[in-house]
Amino acid sequence: MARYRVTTGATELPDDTGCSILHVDMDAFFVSCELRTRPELASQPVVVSGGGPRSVVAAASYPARRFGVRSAMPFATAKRLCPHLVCIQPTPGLYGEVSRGVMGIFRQLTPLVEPLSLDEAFLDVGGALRRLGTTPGALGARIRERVAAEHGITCSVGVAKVKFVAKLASGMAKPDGMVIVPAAETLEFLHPLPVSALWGVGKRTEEQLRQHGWHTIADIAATPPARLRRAAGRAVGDHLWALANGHDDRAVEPESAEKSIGAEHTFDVDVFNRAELGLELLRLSERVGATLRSRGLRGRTVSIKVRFGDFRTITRARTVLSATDVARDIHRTAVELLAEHAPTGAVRLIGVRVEGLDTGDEGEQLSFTNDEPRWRDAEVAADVARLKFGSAAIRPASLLSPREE
DNA sequence: TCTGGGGTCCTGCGCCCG
DNA sequence: TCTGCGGGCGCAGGACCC
Repeated sequence: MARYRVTTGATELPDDTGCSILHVDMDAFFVSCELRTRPELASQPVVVSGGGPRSVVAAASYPARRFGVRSAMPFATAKRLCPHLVCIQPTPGLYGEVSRGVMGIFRQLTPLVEPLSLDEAFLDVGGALRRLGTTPGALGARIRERVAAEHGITCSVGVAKVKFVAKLASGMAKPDGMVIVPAAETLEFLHPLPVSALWGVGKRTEEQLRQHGWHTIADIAATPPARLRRAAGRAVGDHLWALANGHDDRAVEPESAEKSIGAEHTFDVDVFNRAELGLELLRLSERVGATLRSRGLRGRTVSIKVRFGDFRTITRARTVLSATDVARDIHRTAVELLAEHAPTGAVRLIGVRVEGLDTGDEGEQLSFTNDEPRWRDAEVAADVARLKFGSAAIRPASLLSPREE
C-alpha cells in the first residue's frame, strides 16, 4: 500500500486522472481541536472524554493510541492501559465551529461537498479541476496545507475514482498524509484487503462472511452475487459484491435531508424510579424539541429507547396525527410509551427520538387537542430567551434543582 | 474492553386495503 | 361471501457508521 502514499512536498504524484473524488478526514479531530489551545500536551497521550464512570473515549491522540487506547473504548479501560493518560472534557460548540471553518475551505474549491460528520467529508472535484487549473492530487495537497494553516489541525486525504475507495485511502493516509489510488489500479488496491474494510461490514457481518470462507475483498469479488445474497441478504449481498468489484456509483450529495432527531442519556447509576425516568424524558424532549425548532423541522413519529441494566435494549414508537416540534407533545407521547411498554427494573439509558420529519411548511400545525394552551408559542419564546441569556435561562419548573426552586 | 451519543439503513413481521 | 395476493405502512430490532 505504501506505493500509493504521497509524501509531503513530493513533486511526482501517482496517476490521478479520472480520480475526481476526495475524502478528507481530520486526524483525531476532537483532540486536535483541544490541543490548539494546549500545545504543551501535543506529545502526551490525550483523550477527549466525559470522564464519568460510564464514559467512553470520544477521541484519542496518536501518542495515546500507541498504548492501545481507541475511541469508543470505556474510559476506565483506557486509563488502565495508560495510567498517565490526560483526559480533556469536551468543549461545547468548539468542534462544530472548527468543522464549519474547514467545510468552508472545501466549499470554496467545489460546491459538491458532502459532510459525513463533523470531521470528514467527500468532495467531488471533477468540475472544479479545469476552473482551478489543477489536478485532484494537487488539490488534496492544497486542502491539507490550508486546513493546517487556517485551523491548526491536520487532516488526511484519500483520492480515488469512487467514494468508498477514497474513504479507504484516507484511512490509510492517516495521520497527516495523502493516498492516491490510480483509477486503473482500483481492484489491485482493493482485493488484498480484509472483508472488514468494505463499507457496511462490521464485526457481525465479518464473522458471518468468514464462516463462508470469505476473508478478503478478492474472495467477495469472486463469489457469484446470488450466493452472497443468500448468505447476507439481498441488499447487503448486492452492495458488497458491487463494492468488492470497485463499483460505487453513489454521487457526492451536498444536500441531505435529516431523517430523525434524537437525544439520549446514560445514567451514572442505574435508575429504578419511574418518576425520575419521566423527568429525564422531559429533559430529553426539551432538547429534541429545541433542535427541531432550530432547524425548522417537525416529526410525526415519537420513539423511546430504553436500555436495561443487563444491556438489553428496547425501542417503542408511536405515530401521531400531526407532526410536532413541541417538547410538551413529544414528552407526553414518550411517557405514554414508557408506561405502556417498559417493564420495571434497572434502567441504564433512556432516549427520545422524533422521526418522519418534514419542514412544516404546510402552515400552522394542528394542536393535539384544540383547547390546549399555546405551548408552541411558549416554547418558541423560551428559545429566544435561551439564545439571549444562555441555556439555563428558561427550563420547565420540574427540571429545577431543589435549591433553585 | 464492560460498553456514549448522534445518527442511517435494512430486515422481518403484522395489519390493512383493494 | 370467502380466499389469496401484493403493496404500503407502522413498528421493533439489529448492524453499522463516526
